[in-house]
Amino acid sequence: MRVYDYAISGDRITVRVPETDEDLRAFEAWYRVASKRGPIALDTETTGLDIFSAGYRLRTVQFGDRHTAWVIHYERGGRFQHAVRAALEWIDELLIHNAPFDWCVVDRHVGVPIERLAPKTTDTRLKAGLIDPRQPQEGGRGTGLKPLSAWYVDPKAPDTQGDLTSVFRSLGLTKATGWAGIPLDHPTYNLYAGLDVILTARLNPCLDAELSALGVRSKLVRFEHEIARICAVMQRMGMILDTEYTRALNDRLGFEASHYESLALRYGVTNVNAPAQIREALLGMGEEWSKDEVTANGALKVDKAVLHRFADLDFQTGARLNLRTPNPLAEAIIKSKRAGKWRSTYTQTFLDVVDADGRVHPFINSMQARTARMSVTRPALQTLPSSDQMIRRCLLAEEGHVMVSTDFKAVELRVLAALADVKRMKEAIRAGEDLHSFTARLVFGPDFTPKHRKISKGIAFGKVYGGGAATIQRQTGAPMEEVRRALAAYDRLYPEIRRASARWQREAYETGLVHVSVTGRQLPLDRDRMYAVVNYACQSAARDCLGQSLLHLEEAGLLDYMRLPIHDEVLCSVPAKEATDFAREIERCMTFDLYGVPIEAEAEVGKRSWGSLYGASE
DNA sequence: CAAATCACG
DNA sequence: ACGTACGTGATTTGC
Repeated sequence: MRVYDYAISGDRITVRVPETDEDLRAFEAWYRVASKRGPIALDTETTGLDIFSAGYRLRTVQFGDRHTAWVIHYERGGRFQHAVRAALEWIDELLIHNAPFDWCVVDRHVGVPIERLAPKTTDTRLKAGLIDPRQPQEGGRGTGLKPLSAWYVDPKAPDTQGDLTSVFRSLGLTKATGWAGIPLDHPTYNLYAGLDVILTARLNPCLDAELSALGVRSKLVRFEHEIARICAVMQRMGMILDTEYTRALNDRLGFEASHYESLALRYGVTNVNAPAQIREALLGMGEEWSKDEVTANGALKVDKAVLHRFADLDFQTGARLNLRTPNPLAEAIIKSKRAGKWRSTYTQTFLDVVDADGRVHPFINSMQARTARMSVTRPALQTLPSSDQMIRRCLLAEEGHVMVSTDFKAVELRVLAALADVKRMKEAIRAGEDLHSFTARLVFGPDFTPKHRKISKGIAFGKVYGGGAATIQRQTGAPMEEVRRALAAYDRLYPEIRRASARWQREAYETGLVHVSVTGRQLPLDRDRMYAVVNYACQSAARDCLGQSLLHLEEAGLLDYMRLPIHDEVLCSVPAKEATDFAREIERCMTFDLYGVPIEAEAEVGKRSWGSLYGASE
């Protein structure tokens, strides 16, 4: 047995790396005793992030408590794998930092399913996120094991991931090849693998102490663990990629990008992604910029909006405006950039991450944003273009299934009505009125126009997001005077919104600039953006409505059909023959009462591809 | 690593 | 006193 000694917070700790049968028996003897004293921390080291791709390897599985870590070389096979399985069966309380990753790894490569692991798991990353959801860039401590350990456990705790990348370099490996290429026996690799579980074990009681000091309800902690498990199951399931269509589209986009690149080259632009070059070329052609078309650093903007103006094209539809002579360079850059971007960000990524069975398995981070909103990465399926079906067409429902997309109806506004107890808004929602038309009628009278409805909608968004008259004017294009008048009328109509904003801000000053949400979530505010509290309260409560719906959907036996959460929407793949019945059932699971305000959802039944729900379908 | 850009809710 | 658009991920350039 290899043994490494180290010190954490002045305590002597030991990392053990079993080599023989006898060593493995010692491991078994250890966890049988240690697991009676408390939870056992678990971690894995693998060849990378492509859990579901061919050639992916699980290298080590680590177990540990506050003083001892065991690094089991799973990659060696045979008795090592057997030892890991036996330990996972025996131990009844696991601590994992970022459990969904290790759940998926263990499910796929050890064969112990998420359903068995999740009920006995506590995720220290989730707990940390409930204490402070901010990323380090936002003034938070972050939710990585390194920053949390440095804060709670030992300021001198090593950066086990970061330090290893310099070890990789010394071995002639890179960040990308290091995890797969480092020899299994490398001392630093084993020591750091062991330290991770010891740090996790030491972190947990500190997080518990802080959660209880803050009064975060244990019910909320359990709620998040349930949501994380459901999202992990969705990740494991993944979605079918139409590889044939995706390859053809990938080629077509590549061809299109280079075609328009060569057009741009005629005007001296050698790189369509270099703003400085485009700026110079367009200036040389005599184009002029308005005052507000500058970047934060004062440079002339060459973004999509400016290029569309030069090209005499509508920003939204891309249609000819006939307002001026189209600038051919602007048009070539628009087309080349779009094709290149859609290729690299979407189709190429799909082809890069697809597994051997033709499925993509996006990482669903169930509690990512500072409002606890979810995020989806590798690939970022929450941000696929929705203007037409081109990209979403790459993803398919199961064989014999169709896609069903079910959206909440104006959920953030309804949540605002519920949280701020906005009387007239609640009445209108309960009466089944279209909220924006309702507002327009009361503000502009019974003869209100679609333009008036648009202003009302802009103000509703402005209220939730914290924007002012200038922003609403920019977004709606309505005359400033009309916007001001509507804003004043809006405040008279729904006075509770301003009052709630003031109250929440005042309360936050008393609790150290933290807004405690309706579900008991800690939402830290920025001192110079206190007005954002309205948005944080609404966005996070709306996210919790989505989370609650995911639990309802699972209770209704629909988890196998669920594919992706998208903020106010759940995408499902359901049998084509019973699609409308499934749609009704999904709607039912996403419908409930929030303080007297109905939260409602509307399902749309598509065809086999996700794209069928967008733009013109074939 | 910051800035710019563009995709989404 | 007044007014402030909110939250993400990914790619690329250029220092």
